[in-house]
Amino acid sequence: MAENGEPPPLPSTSSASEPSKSAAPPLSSRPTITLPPRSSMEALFNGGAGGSGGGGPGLVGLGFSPGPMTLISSLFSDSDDCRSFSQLLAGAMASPAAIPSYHRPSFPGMEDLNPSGGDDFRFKQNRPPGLAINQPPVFTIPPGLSPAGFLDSPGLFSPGQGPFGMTHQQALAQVTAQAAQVHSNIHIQADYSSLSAAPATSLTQLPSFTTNTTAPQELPPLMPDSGIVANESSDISHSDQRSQPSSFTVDKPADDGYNWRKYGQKQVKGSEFPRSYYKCTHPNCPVKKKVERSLDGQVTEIIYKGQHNHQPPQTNKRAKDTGNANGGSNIEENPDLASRVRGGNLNQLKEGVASYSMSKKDQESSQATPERLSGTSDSEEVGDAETGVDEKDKDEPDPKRRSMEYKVSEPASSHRTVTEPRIIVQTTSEVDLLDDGYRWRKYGQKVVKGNPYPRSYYKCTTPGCNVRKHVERASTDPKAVITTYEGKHNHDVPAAKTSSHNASNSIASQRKPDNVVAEKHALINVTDLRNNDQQPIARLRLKEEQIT
DNA sequence: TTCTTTTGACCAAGG
DNA sequence: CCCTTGGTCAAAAGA
Repeated sequence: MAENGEPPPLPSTSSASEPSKSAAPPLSSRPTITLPPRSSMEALFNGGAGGSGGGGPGLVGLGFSPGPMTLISSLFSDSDDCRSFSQLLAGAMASPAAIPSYHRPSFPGMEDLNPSGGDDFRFKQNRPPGLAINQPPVFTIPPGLSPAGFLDSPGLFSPGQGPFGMTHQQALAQVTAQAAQVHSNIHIQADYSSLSAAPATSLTQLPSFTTNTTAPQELPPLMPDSGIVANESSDISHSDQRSQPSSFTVDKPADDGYNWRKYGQKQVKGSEFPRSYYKCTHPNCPVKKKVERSLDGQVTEIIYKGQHNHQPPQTNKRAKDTGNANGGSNIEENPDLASRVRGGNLNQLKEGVASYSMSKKDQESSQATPERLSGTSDSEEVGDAETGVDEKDKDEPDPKRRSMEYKVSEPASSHRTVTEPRIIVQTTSEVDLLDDGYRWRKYGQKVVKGNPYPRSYYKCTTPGCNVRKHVERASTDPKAVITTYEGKHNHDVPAAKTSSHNASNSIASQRKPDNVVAEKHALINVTDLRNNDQQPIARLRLKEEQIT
């Protein structure tokens, strides 16, 4: 097992990396949205700009509530700035501040994100109760887009720097950051900051999106890995969306901008799905990733391990490859992203080791019951806590491997549904950050190596509800806060404390898991508070759900 | 011809 | 020490 050290056998550039090229598997129940490599993302962000999606089906794709799309579209639509999603991301990444780092409690990874801008912010999160209500606008990344993809995305990891060291969290953070930037670019920021109320534009269309307040909108998850292509919906119109799903294959694990060679596959116990092992084909690059996919080819989980010691190949080929055909790639493929991402703080993640995995299981469910992205009113403390409590362990999956790998939200044993990992990016204001409509009790806090800021652990105060959430600030940017939710609320959102709540509540209600199915999902919220304005930057959300 | 994928076997760690 | 499981190797096959 020379994992780390192994010199990558094949320096192949070909993008083939992504594993299964299987033709588009029939998406069973779950609508998959494929992302046309870049376009898709663009579409997302461009929103209507594109018109019917140039090539891609709308992200929203099947099953997704239009909301997200609209949201996004609204967000980005106006500004040309919003290019491709990837670009957006890249942009975000680029901005130093933007990158929030997220660590799992135990996760060693991120070290340094310097708190560049964070000073002011540190946990401003305390959002005013009233504000809390508002849910931050959310972009959800369609199922097709796996967080992993983001993570992987070359951009995300800076080559030289420690690229890979990023944890998925980081990746997510970056993504979110970018999104946030996009936002800002779009001018949305202005709106937000000044208008706490939602930006009118977005609001109308996107309730959720509306500035902080509205419920988060979810975009169809894009799964890079899965190869799913996000449908581009230039317009948010659904028409596009539905179009492609079927055709896209989820085959590719994830096009993250790097080239991978499959070196093994194994049936994993406890999982009905086979696990594939990939190595980065770049010489001497120790990075590996494990991809689990469902029978239908959808990626259920991706685990990255190690750090790339090189820059992601930014070959055009990727684009080619991924193109609609596989759809694969997505964000990752964009060189832009990669490069930009790199620029991002990611570098700082020295950790290299960190790996992250995402599961998509939840996608469907998530769609159906997206959890509340909004933060809870109470918990806001996030920022404060700084003591170090280690309770995280609870959450940690497998201690043994932890050092090497990081999984987000993966419940160890639970079965995985085939759902794809989904990432939701929400832009939120600081205020929103913590308020998700539920009530939380802080039960722990810990300082993570490399991160000057402690992370805090919260439990849902509702009796019988085991949902927990972890809140941490990116070391790099204090303003950036990442919230990870684990578990599924088995109850409704408590009565809103504030009027503003409505939005969130409504959302929550919508999302709320009807069933109390055991679910474990991780929600990552990244908020970039850099701006004094407190503009919401973005919130990423990973969610895994287990469907029994 | 080159590179990737497939797949059975091997190895190590843990119980 | 044996069994199980996860991870990797490497030959064969395929593109």
